[in-house]
Amino acid sequence: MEPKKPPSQQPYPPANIPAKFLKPYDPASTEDGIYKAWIDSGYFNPDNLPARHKEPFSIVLPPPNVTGILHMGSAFMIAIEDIMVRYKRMRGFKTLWIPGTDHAAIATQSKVEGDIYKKEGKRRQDLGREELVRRIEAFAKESHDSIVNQIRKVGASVDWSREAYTLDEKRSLAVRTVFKMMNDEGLIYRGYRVVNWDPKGQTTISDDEIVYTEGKGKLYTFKYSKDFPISIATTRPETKVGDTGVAVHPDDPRYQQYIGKEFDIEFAGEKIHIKVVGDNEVNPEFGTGAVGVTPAHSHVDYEISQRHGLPIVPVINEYAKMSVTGPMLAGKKTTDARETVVAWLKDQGLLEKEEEIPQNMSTAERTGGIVEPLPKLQWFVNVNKKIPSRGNRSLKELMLDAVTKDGIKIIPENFERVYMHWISNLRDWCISRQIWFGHRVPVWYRTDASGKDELYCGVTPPSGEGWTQDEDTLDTWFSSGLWTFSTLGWPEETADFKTFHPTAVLETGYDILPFWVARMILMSQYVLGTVPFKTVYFHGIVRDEKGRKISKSLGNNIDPVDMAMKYGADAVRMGLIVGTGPGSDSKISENKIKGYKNFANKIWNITRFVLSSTEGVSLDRGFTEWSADDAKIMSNFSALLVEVTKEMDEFKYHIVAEKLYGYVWREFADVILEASKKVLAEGSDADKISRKQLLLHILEKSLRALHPFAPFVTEEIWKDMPIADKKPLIIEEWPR
RNA sequence: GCGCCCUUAGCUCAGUUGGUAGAGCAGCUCAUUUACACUGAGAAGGUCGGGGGUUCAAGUCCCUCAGGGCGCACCA
Repeated sequence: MEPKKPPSQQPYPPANIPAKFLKPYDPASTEDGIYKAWIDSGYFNPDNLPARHKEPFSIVLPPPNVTGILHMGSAFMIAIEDIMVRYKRMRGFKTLWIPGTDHAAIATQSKVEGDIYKKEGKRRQDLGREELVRRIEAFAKESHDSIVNQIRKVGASVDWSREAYTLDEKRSLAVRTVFKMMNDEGLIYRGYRVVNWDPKGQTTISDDEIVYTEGKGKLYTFKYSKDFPISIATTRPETKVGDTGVAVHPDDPRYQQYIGKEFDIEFAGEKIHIKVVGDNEVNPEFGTGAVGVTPAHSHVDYEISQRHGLPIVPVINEYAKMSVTGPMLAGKKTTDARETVVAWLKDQGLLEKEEEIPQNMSTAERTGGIVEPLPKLQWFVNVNKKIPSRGNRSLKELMLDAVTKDGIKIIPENFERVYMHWISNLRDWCISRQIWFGHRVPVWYRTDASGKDELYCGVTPPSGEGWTQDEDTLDTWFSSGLWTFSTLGWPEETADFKTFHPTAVLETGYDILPFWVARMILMSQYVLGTVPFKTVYFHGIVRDEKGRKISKSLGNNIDPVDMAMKYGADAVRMGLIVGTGPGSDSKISENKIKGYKNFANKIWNITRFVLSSTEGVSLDRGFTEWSADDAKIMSNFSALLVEVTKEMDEFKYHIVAEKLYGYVWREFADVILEASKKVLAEGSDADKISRKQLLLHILEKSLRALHPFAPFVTEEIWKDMPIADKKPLIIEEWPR
């Protein structure tokens, strides 16, 4: 591009203007080089920071799942965290931001299984455990590499030398160590209980991994047999062959007389034995006021059965098929069995009523399979057991105390109540999964010579012959719950662990509060007796410009890396940050990002003007000879810096970004620069000297203040600033 | 059922100790070899969802109603 000649007689461009400023700012040709320079400088690693960086400030990157690629939400998260870290680094903290990835057990395995089935028509059993895990690891590796590139692209100043993976050796050791601790203290138990079974993924899942979808169901009212005195209602007639009791309210006058009576019945070709029990949980107002109790296939019924000693009779298997033996139902899918049972009821004249009711369907978050409650032998974490070594408090209480007594601050505040509400509903946590990708349960079994069963739980396998390890793997959140300290080398007493734990801030999406945030608190409170972090900062969901969730099926994904290539990472970051406070959802559009590309270019052009107006002058940090106008401008600007510094400390990044944007463009460029043209042409020598220093000072401080938000363009300009004692901008001081 | 959030200019949203309503984008009028068209200047645009209360003063605090979003639980 041909440099344009201004109307003045001055040669243009002045000799001191580096050629790069004669073209518009081009992020694509700049950013990768800048990132590499940061890496080479070593400043992402706190050990390499200059001596002024003393007080530690640490955060962990919520590890992305190795299931694919990053989306706008991850870019948003990285942008916020990078702002925190760069700000604190400039403020002189010894900053550590640890990156890593999450193996995301079920999510990753079901993704790879799906791909293999599509391409080769093979299922996991066809491949075997070893081969499947090998394939998943290969996929995870590839996915990891592209995620790392994406994190770099957004400009994250993470310390790559400390990168961690939930399934690597150190983190696995931490997992086994904690499992043993909990097991030895009786917090982990193995029990035969009704769990959430995902027939599609062929594994149990936790309560939090269930997604409820609204649908319609039919409520059938009927009697087991002509002789049975009580009518019951159900939406799942096929499970009734597993009934072992009927529960009524103990005070219900209609049924009181039957409590304690037992009946043998032939139902849909199966022999069932029913005992009538009185239970306070039964609502006499609902349906007939009597509940057919199916202990094996309902969480609530299981609990009733435990209170009254009713036997558990499973009638559905892991493939959601009937496991009974009678000719009418044996081997049928539950849905077919339902029709069969209903037809049989009608035929026998037992069906009294059939009505449509709204009904939620439970589906597995990752596979979409319809969740079937099944009784299974599984591993659980007891959240209610009092722990002597922790002041006789239960895990639940430890989790509550973290926020109410131990000072974890949640931003925005209202999520404190959400957290409390979640904990109050918490049940024992089922941690075993019947999948192959993940941390194998560190328990071994054998039967000794005398025929006695032995069980061994340990960090390393037991010595001796004949041991076999538990087949199951652990819930992925068990390992990510340890993230704040496993990443710092725990259980080893590392210097990192001593310096950087508890971490300062945990920044993450509010949608994983129960999954992850609560579990990190649980683990750290229990294992270390400290909080895992002092502050929790929640961001919201990034939506498309119409406010819809970004999803594959809508095809409304905006890829952050594409956007960064097109408009620059700085523009993507600014576009995500401005106007989005903590906890609130945001809308992103290409147009918004484009607007901030213009901003980067504006700073670029401001620099061109300032440099060409101050030829031969260097920034004088001790300059005091301000003209009256300039003194005023400097003092206004200082006031702004005081203001935004306070807001940075209050996590109001969206406000700061907007204010700096407004000042630089609407005040510095539109007003101050314009007025400078006159001063520099017609002012006194003293005024000119003052004004040149003013331009340099404001530009210099603006670059410093903007650096956390737009690190690339500011660092690129910084290289050419006429400042004698310059350090790389990344470790310069925050302006004041 | 329990709980959380939102409702401010056409659109997207700021507005945290209560003190004369803000920004960006879009639209309108104008400028144009300018540091920058990835531009500038200007004007226009709001009974801050409705109602009530506290107060000298309410977008902001309290109550209530309406609409929208979401989480958890229940779902015989």
